[in-house]
Amino acid sequence: MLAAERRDLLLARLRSDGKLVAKDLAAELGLSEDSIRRDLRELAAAGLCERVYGGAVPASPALADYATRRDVEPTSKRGVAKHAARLIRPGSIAILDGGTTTLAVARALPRDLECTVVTHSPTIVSALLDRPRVEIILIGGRVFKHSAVTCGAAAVEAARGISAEVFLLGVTGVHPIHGLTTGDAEEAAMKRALARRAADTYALASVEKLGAVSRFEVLPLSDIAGIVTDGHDNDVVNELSARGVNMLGRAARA
Amino acid sequence: MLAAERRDLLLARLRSDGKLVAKDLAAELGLSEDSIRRDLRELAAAGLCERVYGGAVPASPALADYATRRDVEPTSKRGVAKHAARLIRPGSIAILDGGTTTLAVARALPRDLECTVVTHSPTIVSALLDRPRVEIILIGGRVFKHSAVTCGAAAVEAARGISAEVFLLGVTGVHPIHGLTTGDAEEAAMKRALARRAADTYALASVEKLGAVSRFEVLPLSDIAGIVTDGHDNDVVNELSARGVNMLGRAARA
DNA sequence: AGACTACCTGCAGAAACGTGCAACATCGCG
DNA sequence: CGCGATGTTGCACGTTTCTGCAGGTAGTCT
Repeated sequence: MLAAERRDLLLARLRSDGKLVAKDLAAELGLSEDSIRRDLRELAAAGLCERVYGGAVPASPALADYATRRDVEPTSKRGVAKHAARLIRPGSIAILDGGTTTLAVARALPRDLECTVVTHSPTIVSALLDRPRVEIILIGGRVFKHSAVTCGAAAVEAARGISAEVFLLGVTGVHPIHGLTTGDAEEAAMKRALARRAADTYALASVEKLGAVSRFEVLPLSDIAGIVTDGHDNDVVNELSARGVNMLGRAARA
Repeated sequence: MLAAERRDLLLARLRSDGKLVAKDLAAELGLSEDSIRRDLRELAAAGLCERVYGGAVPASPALADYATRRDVEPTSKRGVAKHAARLIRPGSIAILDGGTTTLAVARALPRDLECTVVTHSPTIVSALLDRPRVEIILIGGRVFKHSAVTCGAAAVEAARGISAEVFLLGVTGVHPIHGLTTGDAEEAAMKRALARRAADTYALASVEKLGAVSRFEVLPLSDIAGIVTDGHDNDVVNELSARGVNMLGRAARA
């Protein structure tokens, strides 16, 4: 295998998987991790990928539309994910929305947690495959490519049979006045359908979402049980608190 | 061999393989690596290829990308996938089973193919996300972790609404007497349910599956439209043919 | 806080590279 | 036919690049 060929392979893998683990690739290609890391360092220097601890994620939006957003802020999202994961109690049934933040939640679940996860995101399913005690229910339907989740009439219909304790909702905007918003009407409807199937809905908001407003409203703030965020000393957090919204995560300590 | 003739050969090799190793070509043509390198230097100067350490790659990145991906798949599966991909006609609706072989088929689909793919495999969905003109329908249900597909009552129920031209079926065993078999009863039932929803079912059998028998029968050979395989000069292939099974792929030439 | 993993740096062997040179064939011109 | 010019090929040499390993550092998980 040529070195240049290997670089292409790494980039192709980044495109298709949205991430890359140096150790795995080294084993797969039969060479040392050092070489893989060297390649990743160079690709990153050329702006073709972004290095993260353990491997790399795509960098160029043109190359990886969905996959890029998937790990945009690995570290900042981890805090939200860690707190949100605690909302899923052992033995309970939880609905996980699609998106980068909920994906981080799936990864943050304890390895031996026993529970049932319902999701409309194939990506979430992949992340949970190695959890032996997690039962996974996938909601089928037409796949909405932009964010790699199912939506549409069939998906809403399939969701009707579900009853869950919590729904962890991902949005692109959290605003004191405009509420919870996202960029696509179809997705917003799907999120609402899922929220109706859970006793408590918690919105996940990594720091860049706070104060942002997208085009389509998902739910008003009064309809959710709380917001998990890692923002702190933040005007938006304070205002949400003042309006009686239950703030969880790092913000709870502020 | 004329020098110009050799250059053409090098370019042809670059086109077909997506790469070229100077050392190999020198051995193959029976001349020194220096000559090959000299040729490559000139071709690169003319913009006809790109030099890399160890050899060269085509000037057009698209070709190299395709070749790289091709290398990742084991060769035996590649042949099967290539032939099977042709069974999905533009504009048609196809059901893709889960498994590594059907995953290879998804990757082998032309980038601009317009069609609808129905699948119960989240992995297949991921592989098809970058095909802009492929509509993806995901069948939901309980996720069977071992092979990362949905099955169970809900999945069978969801499959009922589907009608497709072809179903590309992955199995672990293809045997002249025992028919098509797989290792899990639940999966076998799901595969049967999918087969009922398609006009024609084709089984995909990379060479190691030929003659193998697993524990649970999926379908008898009489229920399928054909078997796509790359086996050839093979007792099992000959016997299947003798029994009237339509053999496609490399075996068709035998 | 401790164990663990991933990371970077420097180093050494191996492989590939480019350059200069000599040997050989081919061709054009007298 | 003779002779030089031109071009191609292989070899030798020094240089660059790649790769894996060792050692020390930093980041992560429990």
